[in-house]
Amino acid sequence: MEDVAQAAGVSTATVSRFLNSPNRVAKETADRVQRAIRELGYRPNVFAQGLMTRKSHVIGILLPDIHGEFYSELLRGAAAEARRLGYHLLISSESGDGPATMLSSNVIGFMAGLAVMVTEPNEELWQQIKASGLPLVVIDEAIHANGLDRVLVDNASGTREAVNHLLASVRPEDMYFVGGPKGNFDTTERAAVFVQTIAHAGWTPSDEQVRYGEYTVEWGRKAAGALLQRVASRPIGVLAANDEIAFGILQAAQEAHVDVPARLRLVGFDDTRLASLMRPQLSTVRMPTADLGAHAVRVLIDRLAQPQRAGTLTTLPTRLVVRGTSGDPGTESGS
Amino acid sequence: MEDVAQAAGVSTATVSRFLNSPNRVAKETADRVQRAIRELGYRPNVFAQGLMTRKSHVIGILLPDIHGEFYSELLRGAAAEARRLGYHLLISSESGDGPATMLSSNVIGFMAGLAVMVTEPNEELWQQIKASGLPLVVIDEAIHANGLDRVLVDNASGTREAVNHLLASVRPEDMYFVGGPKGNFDTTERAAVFVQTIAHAGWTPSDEQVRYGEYTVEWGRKAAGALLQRVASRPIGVLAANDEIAFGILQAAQEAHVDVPARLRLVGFDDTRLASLMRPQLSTVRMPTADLGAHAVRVLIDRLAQPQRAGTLTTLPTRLVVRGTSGDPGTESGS
DNA sequence: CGCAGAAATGCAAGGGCTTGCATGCCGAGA
DNA sequence: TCTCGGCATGCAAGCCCTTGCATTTCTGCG
Repeated sequence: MEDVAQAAGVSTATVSRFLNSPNRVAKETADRVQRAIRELGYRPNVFAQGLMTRKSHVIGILLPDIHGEFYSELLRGAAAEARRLGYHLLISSESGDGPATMLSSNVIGFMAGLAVMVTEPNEELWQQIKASGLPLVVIDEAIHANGLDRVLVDNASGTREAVNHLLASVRPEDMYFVGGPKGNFDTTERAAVFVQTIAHAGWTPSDEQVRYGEYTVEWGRKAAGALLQRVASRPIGVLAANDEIAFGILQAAQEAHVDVPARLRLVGFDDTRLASLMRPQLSTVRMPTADLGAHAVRVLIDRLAQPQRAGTLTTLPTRLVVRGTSGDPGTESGS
Repeated sequence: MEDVAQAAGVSTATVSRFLNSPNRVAKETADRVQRAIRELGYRPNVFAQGLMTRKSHVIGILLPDIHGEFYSELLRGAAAEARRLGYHLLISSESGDGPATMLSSNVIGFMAGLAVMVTEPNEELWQQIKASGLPLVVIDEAIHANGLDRVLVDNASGTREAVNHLLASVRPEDMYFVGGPKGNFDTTERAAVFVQTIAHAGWTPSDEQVRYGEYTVEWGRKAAGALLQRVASRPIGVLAANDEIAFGILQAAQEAHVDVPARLRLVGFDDTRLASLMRPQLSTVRMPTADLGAHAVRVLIDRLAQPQRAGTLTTLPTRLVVRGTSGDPGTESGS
């Protein structure tokens, strides 16, 4: 920097000002500095900058996992938005590390803030996160504290839409929900709305009608075993808590020669690529996955500038995408 | 830090030494410092540290995209390995940014090194990368320079294996290769070995037998259109340049009621999750995707410690995984 | 032509840490 | 008892910037 200053015939202060508030330096001087910088290939030292300003353009993102359609899409949305706003992402996932290697390491010192998503409620991890003292935004989970910014997905709207859609051709007593892990935030919300919507249609779902497992194809196949036995003269309706599960159910049904959608009407959740890859294509509730990541980042960055606004709650809409597995709307013959 | 020093009754120099070379401080003193640190919740300031040492435990990873099975798996492998070695990953993708926002931004100042993968040969980007002056490792691409560390996948072994496997039940003149983008490194390598292996079997493939397109399901479907017309009394063999393409081909075949594997024998590439999801399950060449990421990170970190060793070339093996689409080995009836 | 106020720039003090060198202490060998 | 090497520790410089304050230069107006 000193060299640049010298080359431009100014002091380092002016160079610094040129970099940080160009309007505070005379145009003519600015040009000289500009040129000197270019010619010398000068790059300010981020460490020194950070040391002075206590700021950085790096934000951390902590996810349960990096892998899989959902997280990678989330990450993509987050990365794109961060980049757009001049920030960069430092990633960390729960799995593979002990819960939070990132948090206990010094890198958190680089971060201006942290976007967090953890699937399982994990008090210890959560304590660590809070202890970091970093500005936080929480993605799609139950945690709830004063002044905490959160970004959620409106599970209710999509679930309700899906259930009602199914109810158009399936009796309430023939409806099933195949969930992910019991206790998981999304599964819990979706199950609740499922039950509530069925109840609204005049039927109280039995425990049989709401099942919990995992977010996997395997669980879908397994759950399908029980379900397929219920298929009789009347078609059954199944809402899966994600597309993976739905895919497992579809495969199992096809292997058992149970026609989908004629005898089993299926709706998934998330609208991952898998949904349009399978045949028939999966009706599913679209999650604004990339938006979720993007929003989280946006809120976080906004919070860095405006700490006093903390406590925001953003809810992103979901909506049903009707495709082949829930019955061609034109062919539906009522219940 | 000063507070810690005071609390422990030592100088800041001792605290620093305790942190960086614990063996240079008396055990008894160490304990006091340790306690003081814990009680005060002291965390060294990374900026100040970086300013002094010119080091950081952050490495950048630049990928063509974050999305999709392949990249997210690569990223996962890289992140896990980085974490294991006490490093953290700063991500950036070509798509969504202008080519290299990351490179032109100051964050590169945080990074100790950079792992790079770019699909399309892109001279301008590559210049920028080199200009960063960062230690580099190149993942799976053609770029080739003196003293550059590279991590590659041994396309040849897997391709050869796959082609020979298909040749066991398909005549060389009935073999087809459906590639990704012409010019893409992997596609080029695989196509070359495909041609070579067929040639070795005594037949020179026509241009018809080697086609280029994209790494997408859609391209697979489209390519299948032409292919399916070739299916006659004898089965044809198809090697797709990735599983996506293979999936498209399989779907198109099924829709056209061309039995797979009886009349079309199909092998994909990458062994993504998609491969075992489809029915019949896809025979495919397994890529050590996560390993690729992990290795890149390992080499890079090794290089930080041992710059003089630069110029390494690591080749990770691929191998054929035989599943349903290439004919049940037990059922194969020769050509 | 002189002066006040604004604009442009320079000066220098840190920001929190690491590390070469100096100091003080100890035990061991003479 | 004296000297000397080695260990543990302290001192203070310096890493490269930013920024409040001081200084200089310029502008416009009386």
